[in-house]
Amino acid sequence: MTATDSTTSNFIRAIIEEDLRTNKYGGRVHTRFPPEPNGYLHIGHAKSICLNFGLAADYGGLCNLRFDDTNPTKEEAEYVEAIKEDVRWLGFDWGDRLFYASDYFEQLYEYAVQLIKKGKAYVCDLSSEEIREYRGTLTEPGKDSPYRNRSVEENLDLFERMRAGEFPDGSRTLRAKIDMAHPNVLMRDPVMYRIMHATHHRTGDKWCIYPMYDFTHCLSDSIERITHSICTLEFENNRALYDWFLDELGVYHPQQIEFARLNLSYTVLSKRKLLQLVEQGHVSGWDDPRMPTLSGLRRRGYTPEAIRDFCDLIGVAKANSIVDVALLEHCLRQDLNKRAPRVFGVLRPLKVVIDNYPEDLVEEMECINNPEDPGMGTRKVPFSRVLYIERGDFREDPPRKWFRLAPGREVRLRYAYYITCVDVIKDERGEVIELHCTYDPETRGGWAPDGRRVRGTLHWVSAAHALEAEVRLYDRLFSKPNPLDVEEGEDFTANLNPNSLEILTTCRVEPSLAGAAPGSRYQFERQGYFCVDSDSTDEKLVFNRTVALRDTWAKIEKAQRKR
RNA sequence: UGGGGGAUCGUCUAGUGGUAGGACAGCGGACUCUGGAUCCGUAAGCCGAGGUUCGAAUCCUCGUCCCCCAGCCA
Repeated sequence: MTATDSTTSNFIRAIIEEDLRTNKYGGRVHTRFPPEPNGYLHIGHAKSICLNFGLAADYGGLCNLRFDDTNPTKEEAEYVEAIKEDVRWLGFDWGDRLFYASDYFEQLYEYAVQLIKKGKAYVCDLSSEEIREYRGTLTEPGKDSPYRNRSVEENLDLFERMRAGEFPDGSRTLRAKIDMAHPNVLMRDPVMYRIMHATHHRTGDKWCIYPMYDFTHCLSDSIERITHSICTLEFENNRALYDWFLDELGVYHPQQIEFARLNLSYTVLSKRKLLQLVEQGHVSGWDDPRMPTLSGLRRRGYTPEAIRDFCDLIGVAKANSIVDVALLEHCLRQDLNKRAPRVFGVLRPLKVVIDNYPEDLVEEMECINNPEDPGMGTRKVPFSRVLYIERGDFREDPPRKWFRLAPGREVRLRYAYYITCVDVIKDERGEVIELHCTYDPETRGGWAPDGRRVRGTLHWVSAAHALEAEVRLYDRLFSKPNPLDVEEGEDFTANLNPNSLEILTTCRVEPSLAGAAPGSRYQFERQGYFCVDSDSTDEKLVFNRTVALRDTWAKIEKAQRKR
């Protein structure tokens, strides 16, 4: 079994393959991704999207995009558009199969009438509090509603008048007549319709009664002739109810399969909590680059390919789990390594003067755009007497195994020259503000004709030619692997990482970056992958650090410190 | 204490009666004009106890632990 094969097997595929083998659905595979348009999609939804669209693609089937828009008070057209954009960006195509549960409202009403006529549904006048009381508890049975045995005629009349708007919100419901003593509380005469005088984002004021999710969802899947209704674990209990509706109505019956939703370390993935982060201003919005939303990840610089690869790698199972966010970052780096052009960007500049370099000479150094892909060619980067290097690449008193610059040490400036540090200038506070170096003219391009080697290679920019830029450094939003792990009385925001955003305003980048378009991604050599933010302008470049490069030296130093 | 699910390296995940495999993370090494990338190596797991069997992660029994359900949310 190859590496790629190892991830392609899961229990859902096994079921589908068995169904195909037994011709259960006439060889069809038809899935759907059914979001509620009440918020933005996040990486957890990506798992579901990749699963549903991926399965359809792999088995020659179809996948619908359907909005489960049954609650007008929570849903908005804005979310519909954002969701469509995110699914498209992720790389999936629903063709002409864009649906809305609200498209089926009339049909659903007819189904409800059918159940009433069958004596399987009734109009109940109990308040929501009373319904709760009558429902019983997990261990005690409920009791029948006093309205449970209304005649079919009365139920029909009342339900029609509910639709006609004769009754105020909350005054009545339509309930399925199942069993108030059922061990599964969802089967204790669940509400099918509620009265809501609310404007729906698509049907406007046409309706003042709205079907509940449980009634709507299974029948929508049935109407769309979905073969495999894939959903998350928390709906396992609902399946009995779906089966009941489908069987009582005698309609096409899809097969529901539940899988474990994605959890990510150092991340929260619940719409409610993400909304809280936005509303309380812990982040700048749904597309804050620290958010696990698809819009946030996109702005951060994530590629759809990396996210899809991640979704493949994590697999699909029924056991709750928490995936290490490091795996997501791995997928990202792997993708970006192949495609991101390399450039020089100095985040924390330290001035370097090459004492023996001619005052007004400017050389164009030829630099490789991507060592992983020679086809991406080369570019010229100007070099001159005054440069900036990374402050962190110089140590006055270097530790063991330090390959970088230090007094008297020789290093290579990548694609340029070997330089040796000859003097260190400090300000009155003792802070190093400038380095003086000499260069070896024989080493142009970065090679020494005498074969002498240096261990360290630094990136640099020419002070006179570099562009100023702002760089936003992101770290994990939460400082605990499980952000929900809090002290009594605190909520998850107590685990917010105070250092999740660091803004650097004095960065210098090579001139080829002039006019870089928002969304374009680069590797700043030796540092990480960066993406031009939507705030960026021609006057002021703004970059987001998508993810840092793996930093072996940081690891060594950390180990040294421990010792 | 009702019902529905689930337990395999640190993490995620294969396996469906026949040598427990992969990925990430870790560790070690090689190579390198990115301490990047790449390559090689390495450690690490079947929730527990019984049983069936020549042979059990897999089948049976009894336990343990974890998750979900009492919205007119989805």
